[in-house]
Amino acid sequence: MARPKIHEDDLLDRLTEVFQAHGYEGASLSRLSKATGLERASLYHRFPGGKEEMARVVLDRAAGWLVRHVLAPLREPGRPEERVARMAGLLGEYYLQGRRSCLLDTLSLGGEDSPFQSRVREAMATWVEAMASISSEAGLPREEARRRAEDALVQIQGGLVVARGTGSREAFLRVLDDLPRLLAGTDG
Amino acid sequence: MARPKIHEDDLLDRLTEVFQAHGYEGASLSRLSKATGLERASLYHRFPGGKEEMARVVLDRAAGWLVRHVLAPLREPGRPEERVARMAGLLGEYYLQGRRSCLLDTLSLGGEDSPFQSRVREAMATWVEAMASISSEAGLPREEARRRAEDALVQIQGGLVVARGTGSREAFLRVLDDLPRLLAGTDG
DNA sequence: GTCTATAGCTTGATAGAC
DNA sequence: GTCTATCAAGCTATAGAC
Repeated sequence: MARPKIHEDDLLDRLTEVFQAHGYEGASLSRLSKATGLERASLYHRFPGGKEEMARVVLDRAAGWLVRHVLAPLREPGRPEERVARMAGLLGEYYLQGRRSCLLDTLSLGGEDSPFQSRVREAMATWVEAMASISSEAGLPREEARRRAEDALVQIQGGLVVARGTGSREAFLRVLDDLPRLLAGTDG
Repeated sequence: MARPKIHEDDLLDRLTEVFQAHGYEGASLSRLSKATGLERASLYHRFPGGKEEMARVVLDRAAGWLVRHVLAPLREPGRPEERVARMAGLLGEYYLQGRRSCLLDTLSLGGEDSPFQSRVREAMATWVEAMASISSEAGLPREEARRRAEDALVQIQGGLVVARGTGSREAFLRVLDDLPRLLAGTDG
């Protein structure tokens, strides 16, 4: 732990990118090694649990990011609409305006047998609840707030899939722009 | 070609399911063999190009389905809203109400180097154009019709991702129910 | 903490019997 | 047209030097 923290963070960033781009099965140790500059054995030294542990750590880290940047705005000052806009801006940065995929998408392949299913489920639930809270605080009835939060997650995820599939990030950016209205607006 | 056509169709159905559930890299020949009941070598007899050809055929077949069930309603009788509802119903069946993932999602991992990138892009473009046409026919200005069609694709794909991730298909079904209003409504 | 070397298994793919 | 047997290459993972 005498190592500079930036080192560890950089490493996790690189690993994250590979899992985002290729999913779990596509993230071979060769790719992970190449992306990090560390040999396979060095990766095993840091992650004795191997590839599965890497994905777990990377996913938990992303979930932590989510809590810090999506849940946090709840306790910050400002109108709900402004806070949602801030969240949208941070999401845009995180996903590089749609150039990166979401781990909750790429690590959820394989269905029931996936070792990450429960983690993905929890992360999505947390995300939805946080957005539902903002929406509720904005004055919307509980049920509608929750519905809108689910729709928001649907649109974010769909925007990323469409961006990856078409190469055009336009629709994803429109989703982000529209988030304040969707979650906190009274006309939508 | 003396074989009953049902055989070939069944085979392609099974292959499709594996690619939907596991993506390209996760669809190992073991899984494809197990799912079809054919040994590896038999699969190679039918698909000399191997796994990549299997995915290509499966993807082209899905694109064909799309043309027949999404483009076709354009030329059928009925109000645009009704025809969109019919498309939504067919999509619900195709994706088993959200229990199945979309090939355009699962085969688009890997980014630029993916051998299916152009196919996925074309399929998504076709899909959007078809929906934009219905929307335009419903009386919406060209630009808005196209925007709504893109949003529709975003919501369909997002609904499937969220269904896979959360295990709850509620949000996806809501997307389908809402499609007629989104594409042909004057209030959304 | 990183490396080289290697083990053992699974992968995608082929040859040839039936 | 399907199979068994087999191949080389890639995979995940480990051992041990430095």
